[in-house]
Amino acid sequence: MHQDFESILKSSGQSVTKPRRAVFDALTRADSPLKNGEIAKLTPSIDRASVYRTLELFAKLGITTTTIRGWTPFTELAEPFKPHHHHMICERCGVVEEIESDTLEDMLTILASRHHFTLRSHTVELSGVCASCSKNLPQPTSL
Amino acid sequence: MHQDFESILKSSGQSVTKPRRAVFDALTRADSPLKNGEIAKLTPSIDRASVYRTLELFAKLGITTTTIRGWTPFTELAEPFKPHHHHMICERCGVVEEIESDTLEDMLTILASRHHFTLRSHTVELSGVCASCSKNLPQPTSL
DNA sequence: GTCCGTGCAAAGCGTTTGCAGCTTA
DNA sequence: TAAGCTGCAAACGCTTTGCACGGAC
Repeated sequence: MHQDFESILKSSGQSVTKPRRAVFDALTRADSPLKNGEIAKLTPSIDRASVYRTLELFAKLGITTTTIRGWTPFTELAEPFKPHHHHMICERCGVVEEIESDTLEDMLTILASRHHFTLRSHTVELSGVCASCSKNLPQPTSL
Repeated sequence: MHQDFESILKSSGQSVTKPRRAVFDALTRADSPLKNGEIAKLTPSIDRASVYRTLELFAKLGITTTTIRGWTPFTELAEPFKPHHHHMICERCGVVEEIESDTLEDMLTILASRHHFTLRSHTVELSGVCASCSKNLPQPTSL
């Protein structure tokens, strides 16, 4: 795992450094997407600026993917460090489930090629109400 | 169109005000998602704070949807003010094409129900290389 | 006439940047 | 050893908040 991570850095002409290892480790231990600030807190020995520079680099290299909730970006590891997946979020209780579907992936590739694009990455975020919430609150509040 | 917009506000117990009309108009005129700052610039007579409060309200009411590029949120009108669609972005030249597919929509609903979720909203963002860019630069640069 | 929403101004954060010194390759 | 990366610290810009006034219903 770490070997792959370091290989990616090296093959892009980038150095393997303490901050980069620390951020990668923090993302590896996390079981859900993290805010920038959360990543910084998990790597207290690393300067904030380095965390940001590292996250920017990881995004460029495709090591991580970024999604948004509200107006806040969340980062998590991408393939091959984490199985490719998407998110299904309950808007009532906030629970996040991971979703995967080869059929979906195939369809996205086809959709892209219809537009004469070569698909390189994508995000799919679903939002709704989970089973237990819709059972407990059958009448949704308007706001 | 505006009538629908004002109906949504009223039926949620919200007032129809000058800032809300101005932000809605700016979004209506835009042909692509806008950054918060861009919306503020398009509504110079409205205080920034009101623009932010309005955008937050619109998101809650489902009048707008938000996507992210890099770490920057972009807002655009949602249904019924704009046909439901997704984005296909060229990572070389930045061109954005709108994508729609009923089959995709159906599949997402099915996927959600497999996880016992009632799907209420979703975003799909595709990123890749458009036809003209892949013709001009057949060998992608590593960074 | 009430209540909600706005404008104003200030504070609060998250993010970015310049630079000298250290680490990596 | 040379180039790249980090830490530090300051600056920057976006976003949020409190409050008194004004507008919507």
